[in-house]
Amino acid sequence: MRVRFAPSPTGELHIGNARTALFCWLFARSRQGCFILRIEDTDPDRTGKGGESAILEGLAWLGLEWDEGPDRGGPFGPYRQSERTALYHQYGRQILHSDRGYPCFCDPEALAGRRAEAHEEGRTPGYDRRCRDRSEEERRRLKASGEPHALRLKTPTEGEIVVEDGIRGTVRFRHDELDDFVLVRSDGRPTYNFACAVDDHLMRITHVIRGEEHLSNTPRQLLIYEALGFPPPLFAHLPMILAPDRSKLSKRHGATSLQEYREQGYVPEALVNYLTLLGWSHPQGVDMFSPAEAIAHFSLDRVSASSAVYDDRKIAWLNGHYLRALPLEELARRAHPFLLAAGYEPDEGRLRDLVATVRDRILRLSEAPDALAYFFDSDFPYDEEGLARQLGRDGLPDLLDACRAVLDPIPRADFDGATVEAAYRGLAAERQIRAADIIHPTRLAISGRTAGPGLFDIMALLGKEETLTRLDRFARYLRSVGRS
RNA sequence: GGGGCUAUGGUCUAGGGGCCUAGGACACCACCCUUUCAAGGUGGUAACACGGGUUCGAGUCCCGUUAGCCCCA
Repeated sequence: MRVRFAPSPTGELHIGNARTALFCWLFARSRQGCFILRIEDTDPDRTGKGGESAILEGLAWLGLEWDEGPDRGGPFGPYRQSERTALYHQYGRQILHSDRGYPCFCDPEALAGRRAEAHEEGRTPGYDRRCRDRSEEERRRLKASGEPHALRLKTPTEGEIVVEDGIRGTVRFRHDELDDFVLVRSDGRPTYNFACAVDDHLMRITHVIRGEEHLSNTPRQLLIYEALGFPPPLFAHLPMILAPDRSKLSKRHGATSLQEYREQGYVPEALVNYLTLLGWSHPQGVDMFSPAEAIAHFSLDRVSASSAVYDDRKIAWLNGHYLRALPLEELARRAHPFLLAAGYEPDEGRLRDLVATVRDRILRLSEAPDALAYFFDSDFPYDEEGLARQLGRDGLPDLLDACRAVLDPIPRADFDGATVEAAYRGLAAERQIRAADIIHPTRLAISGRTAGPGLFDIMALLGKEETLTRLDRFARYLRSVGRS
């Protein structure tokens, strides 16, 4: 069993393509099959700079290792279509010799004109087959005169072709809906359908699993298989992934490439899990699972046929879940580059402790720098609402002094969460006030915020000196604005 | 314009004739926990696009309509 993923090297791995790759991979692995990567780079418009490496890196990041591909070779290479031109020409000649196709000398521009005309008159805009019945002699003469020509397939004019789709069942297309489409362009480049059919056959692909946008191409490819005498593979067309407004997912909807998700701090575990859920469901209704678990249960008949809307909130939630499940060391390691990018340079041990305080509070790694900002930078503003609330309290500066006084005797080495908490609760009891009455102003004083990790954890992590400094600074600030 | 695919709460989905007073997850709301915010726990609001058939019985099968998407481009 051999399954292939055949992207164009556009310079990014689109989230929809990543999902296609994932399903191909899940299917192949679930059946002990081969997962093959082929680069469809015959169209210069769809070939971006560094396009191929973005694809390879994206797949590798997701953990979808392939068995054959452009970078690692394999028995049925080459794995880039641009390196297979001779093959397409060879099979083009076979089509010609077996009289299943013919050279077309029509000028592409004239053809476009005729197509537009047909469209305006409300006729089917297919090719009018005017080169189909030229005599052998005429063809020789035109070729001899150097007239450029494309290769077209002779499609039957009657009957129908049936696609047995692994997800949608039987789909029928009438032959007269298909025109004599081009296989090889006059400049020698194969069309998508032709290259695809030739390659899938030569690479011994048994299952073609791809996006639904290719369902309408399938009858054409089937016709090519027939003309060449190739046994066709099994087809399965995956549902599309749509934007929240049910339109095609595009840049204006936010992130569309895997790289962008990576930069936003999504972890591959979450992406793989989420993408698997987009169109497939676990037989037991489980919605959080490892790739191994998905492989164990994967099958095409649990793949939905209807398109799915991409939901940012659900993947964010899943990402948060995976973040929390990561061992602290690992989480710290993954958060590190995001902190560096923000200009923070924590050492390893400290980062571990810092990350521990925010891992329940972030959904993406990119949120870590902001969540931890006050640990790295003491120059922060006080949250406006929080400040307004504290400003309304009498005697706050003195109370902060009392806090300071109760912390001061604690030796620096003993300045841990439990000790600090005991001191604070002791103070609250002594003054007969709620602990919250000193906790809230202290939080504002040392972090500038009203929300965040447990206060005593923050204090311990900040250390005795910094905590006292910030407490003093806040008391001074309050007095400077006229509070006492 | 033609052809194709699809249609269960806001979103992802379970469901493949009676097990459905339609289940789960995200989101949302409430409560609990709690120094705050989260996380976690408990509970709740919310759906079979519409119209015809088939059948004793339809979310499930068939046809049509509508809508969305794809292909021809």
